[in-house]
Amino acid sequence: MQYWLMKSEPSEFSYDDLLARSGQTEHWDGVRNYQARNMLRDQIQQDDLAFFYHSNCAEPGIVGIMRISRAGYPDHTALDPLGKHSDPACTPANPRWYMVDVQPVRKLKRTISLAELKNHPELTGFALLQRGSRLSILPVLPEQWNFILALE
DNA sequence: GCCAACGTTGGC
DNA sequence: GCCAACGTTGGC
Repeated sequence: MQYWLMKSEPSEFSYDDLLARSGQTEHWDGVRNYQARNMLRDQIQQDDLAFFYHSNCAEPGIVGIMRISRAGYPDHTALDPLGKHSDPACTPANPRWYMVDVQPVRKLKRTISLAELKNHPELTGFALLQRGSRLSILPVLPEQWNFILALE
């Protein structure tokens, strides 16, 4: 069992949007960064858990938990020439980009904000807090996962 | 391979 | 909107 943090701008896709579609298959698609792609393709396993993080908004922070319901497979949105995640270099034989499926587990009782996370020395090694970190998918160590949940 | 120009992310 | 910190592109 591994833990992850996955970012989304709530104006694009929020945790409530995920809840509204619970019961349906939700693709975590559109990731177009090679480091994040490698995690989606090679590391993230079915039944891993992930924090849902709201980025680029009034109060950036962790808002919920999701479960990976399907491990990495080709992101077909790259093949749609009219979609905003289109990549002309992709073919079915050479997918280049990958996605996973996710389903909501639960919303946190409150948002655990980025500002709050920064206050805890226990989290100085947390990938989210590293200088210049912009990855939209980050690993979370078990002790970091448990520490953050204990803040709730 | 170098590197300048450009694009993106995301906090503030 | 600003801007730091990356990542990508493409000429050479």
